[in-house]
Amino acid sequence: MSKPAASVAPPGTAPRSADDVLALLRASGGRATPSRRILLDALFESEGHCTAEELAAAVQRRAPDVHLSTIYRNLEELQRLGVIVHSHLGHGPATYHLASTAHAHLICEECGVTIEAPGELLRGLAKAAKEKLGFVIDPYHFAIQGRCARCSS
Amino acid sequence: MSKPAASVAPPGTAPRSADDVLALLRASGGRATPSRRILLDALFESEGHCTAEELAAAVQRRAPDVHLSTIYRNLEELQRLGVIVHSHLGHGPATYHLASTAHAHLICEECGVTIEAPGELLRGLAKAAKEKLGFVIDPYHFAIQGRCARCSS
DNA sequence: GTGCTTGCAAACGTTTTGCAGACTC
DNA sequence: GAGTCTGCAAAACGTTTGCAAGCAC
Repeated sequence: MSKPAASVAPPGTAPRSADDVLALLRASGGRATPSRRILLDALFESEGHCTAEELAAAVQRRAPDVHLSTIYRNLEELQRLGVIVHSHLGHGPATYHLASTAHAHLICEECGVTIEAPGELLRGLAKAAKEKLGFVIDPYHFAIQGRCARCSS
Repeated sequence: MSKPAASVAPPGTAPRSADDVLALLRASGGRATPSRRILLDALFESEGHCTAEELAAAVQRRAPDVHLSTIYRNLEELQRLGVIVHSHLGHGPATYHLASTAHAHLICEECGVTIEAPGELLRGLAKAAKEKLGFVIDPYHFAIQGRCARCSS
């Protein structure tokens, strides 16, 4: 089971740049290292949906010696701080993105296309689960599977 | 991407016993072997939610030499025939059960409890996804994550 | 100088695969 | 006898961990 984040950025405090996050990191007793700065740059520049491997490749373009395990360790630390989240879009590797851009996904099991779910789509489900079962759904962590319009016809 | 099943049992034709499935298997050019019969017995006797490892243990109680890789190969074949499905309840191994008993799951990310989702809970989401996006959701393959009543309070 | 962070190598757990022999039909 | 299925060993995959050296503060 995932441990609750040690500290989650309160709403309205979302860091807007790599420097913001490095400051946050230092404030929590961590160090601002080159590999962290470059990873953060990659995250802020990306469109989201990056796998650890893709982020490693992006970082290694600028600093070839940064090891994949360092990427994983830093991604974990950034999650602990609430700066980023990861999602499972199906089989295969997890994808990481800034927490501020989190959104639900629909994945076609046939062609693999990823559709960003409009917020309203999940709202009804979230409400019903909360009222009937007291269950608070987290629609971001795992994608919703199915068949897209093209594949289901 | 998962290949479409070569042949899915049409509604109303769901096999009711290991023998039914072995007949189906033979009809599609396969063989009725001891390891397959025992695996099917285990599936029909189980409550569902069995991992490959658990099924292997159940089979090996009766036939100690059946290898885990044989279990995986047979589970794959049974999925191709539409007899069973697998679900991902979160991190960790997939679980397998008869297709006829498929149902959606809610998983608590904190305590790990598994709740079987009432059918009506998903119906609204399925309808909205179909109408707005043409997307046919498959709520069985991946569980819906969140926090149960106890952990979210 | 304290102690957090890194590179490396090796392990992890789940699942898949290549192969030669054994079995079903 | 043709062709499917099996056990075994080994690999694949994404991810985590132990360790000693290196760096930020």
